Amino acid sequence: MGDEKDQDKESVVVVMDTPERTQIATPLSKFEDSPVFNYINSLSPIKPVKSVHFTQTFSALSFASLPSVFTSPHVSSLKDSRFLRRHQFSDPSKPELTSEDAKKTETNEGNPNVTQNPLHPQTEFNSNSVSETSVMQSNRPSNLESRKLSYEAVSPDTINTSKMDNPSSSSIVPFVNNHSANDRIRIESDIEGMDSLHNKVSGCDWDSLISDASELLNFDSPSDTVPYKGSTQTTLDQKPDDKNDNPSEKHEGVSTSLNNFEVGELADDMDNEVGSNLYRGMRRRCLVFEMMGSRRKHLEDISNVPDSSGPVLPNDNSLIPMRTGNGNGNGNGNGNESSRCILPGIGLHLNALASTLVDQKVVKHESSGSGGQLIIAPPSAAYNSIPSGQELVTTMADAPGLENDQSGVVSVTEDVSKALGFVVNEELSQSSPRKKRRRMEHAGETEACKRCNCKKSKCLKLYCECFAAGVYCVEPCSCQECFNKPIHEDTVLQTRKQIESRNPLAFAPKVIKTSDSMQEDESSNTPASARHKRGCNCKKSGCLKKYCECFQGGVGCSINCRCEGCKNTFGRKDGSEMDPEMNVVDECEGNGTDGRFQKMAIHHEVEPISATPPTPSRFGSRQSISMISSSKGKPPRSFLAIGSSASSSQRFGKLNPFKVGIKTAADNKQLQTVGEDKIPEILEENGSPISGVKSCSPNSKRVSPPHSGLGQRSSRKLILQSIPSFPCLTPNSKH
DNA sequence: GAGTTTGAAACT
DNA sequence: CAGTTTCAAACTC
Repeated sequence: MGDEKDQDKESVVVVMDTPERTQIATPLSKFEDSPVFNYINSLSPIKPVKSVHFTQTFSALSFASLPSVFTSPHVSSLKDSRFLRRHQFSDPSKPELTSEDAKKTETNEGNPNVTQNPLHPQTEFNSNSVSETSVMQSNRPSNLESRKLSYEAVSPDTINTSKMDNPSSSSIVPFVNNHSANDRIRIESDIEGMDSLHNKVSGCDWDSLISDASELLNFDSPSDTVPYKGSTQTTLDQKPDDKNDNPSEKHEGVSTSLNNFEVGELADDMDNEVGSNLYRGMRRRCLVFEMMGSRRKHLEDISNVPDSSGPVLPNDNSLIPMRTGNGNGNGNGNGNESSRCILPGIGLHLNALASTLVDQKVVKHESSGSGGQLIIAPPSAAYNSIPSGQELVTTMADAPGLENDQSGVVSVTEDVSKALGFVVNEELSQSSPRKKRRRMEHAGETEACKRCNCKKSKCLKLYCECFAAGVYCVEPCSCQECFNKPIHEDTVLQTRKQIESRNPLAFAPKVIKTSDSMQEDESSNTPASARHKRGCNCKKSGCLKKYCECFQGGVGCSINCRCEGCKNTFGRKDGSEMDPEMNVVDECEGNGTDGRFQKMAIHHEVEPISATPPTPSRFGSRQSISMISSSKGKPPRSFLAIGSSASSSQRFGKLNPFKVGIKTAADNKQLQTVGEDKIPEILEENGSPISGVKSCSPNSKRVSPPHSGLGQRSSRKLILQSIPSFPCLTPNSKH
């Protein structure tokens, strides 16, 4: 093992030397903590600032505290949490996993090299980081690098280069509790997602990205691909079945790669030799990740043929597709949605994350009832409370039910997470049946990706939800003369800077959960912990409609609010809080908006259920998610962009609790039962309306958060951090 | 889908 | 800081 690993490391090291490495490093945020990571960063002169393009969201660029690219400030903060979560996660996940899966997971843990989530570099990192931390530190660098590469590979460039098998997709699969059938499905979904991604990518500024990526791809893919295949063939135990039609060769490679990942891990444990091969494959796979997309295209055809059992697909989609796009197309609008979202977000950034998150949620539910459920809830919560995707990511990782894949995705999507949060929030926020339906129709678009309809702002003002959320506008957007696109990255960044200069918190999450509040909340259980940074100024809506940002964010009004006739069910400005649940019920009964809340409440209950096993129905998961984030549609925006970075730290704290809850709630049912308690906690942490609902104590809300208002509040120490994060973004813009 | 309402964002 | 305008989402029909 050691020898092979060492070799792998070396190879990885080489990669590191490549300028690309820097980019990769950023995604590694988790690793950042590790000395190795630092060392690598120091070594690499190159900073993949723009390379980050991957992420459509500028947040990633601008925010990336690290090398600009991936490094969303969140990531760094998340790192710790991730590790913790991962460790925790690993344990729970194993039990859930089948014997094979368990083996895989174990191997993964044991082998840092193996990147389970090639698709999502971050996730990979997360997984790796976890494994590494637990297992071997020495390997970290290599893993990281490989992961980075893989991540980059994901970029459109990789797609073009897609010569490699898509280990990434495969990797993703492994994480999830995979059955051969599932893997197939996943692959297919992935492929589809890739296609969509490609398309979207083409739309985006991918040219630059591609150039960068091509280098990376070339760089990584060649070595990786070859070894990988070999490993796959040898190792493919689980699912060689993936289809071996020639056309499917790629497909096979992908599926095999996926299998390999799992197998590889196992093999590592089992056999060093095999493991070594696998590792190589894994690393490369990661790199190949981009390739996945291209392959996926090819595979799509194939995959479609092989099958994709309906039910399974969702899971697959959830895993990766989400990000990339759709995963699958399974049809459901999900596929479309995801694709849409993904495409824009391909970059991985916010949009991608958002989509992925949503998908993940769904997937998780599908894949593992317990894990999925938990995960789902957290993300939504994260969105609500915190803009940063990190929380979501971390939560994802934490969720035991979630498999590495998901976690990986999450991690990757940290930036994306923001976007996801948006999406989720939107979905949730859409609570209004009509819009929800509409959006649902549009699909994941709205959910995964925010959509805007700007006509005069050019999507360069906060009027634009996409821009405000720190994400680039995507296909689904109906905006006119949109400048909020990767092509106009410079403009976007400049504009952001200007806006931030005016208002440093402009891109910060609108709804902030004070870490304090979290703690306080625990005792009080008040959703109040989360509040709108600025407060609302409603005069006619009574803070009972989404016009009210507080309401939209699912948080109660606070002292900061200047609203008139506040009737915010989540908490009135005067301090009298309605019982969130009660309010929800009332509203539901009375108002359409209430309907949202009803859904929310219902979803809470439902989500856990749906989460249970692998119900393919995303809607269930989405709804649940939406419920969580329902009110938060807008907040997510901030999350993605700035907030994510800034709030990440907060998210951490929150995440942890969430994780705990999730873990404890291993069973979806548990979640349900626990639901109120745990979920609320999560929500509270997240600031999700749900939490508010659950938590009755209005006082807590009013007390802790309100005054400071936003980031201003001291309680939101994390928030403050987040604020700085924004600046980071600006730097990126500089790049 | 068009039109209205609403309140945040932007501007003065 | 306050007032006004602009803007796009939310909402209604």
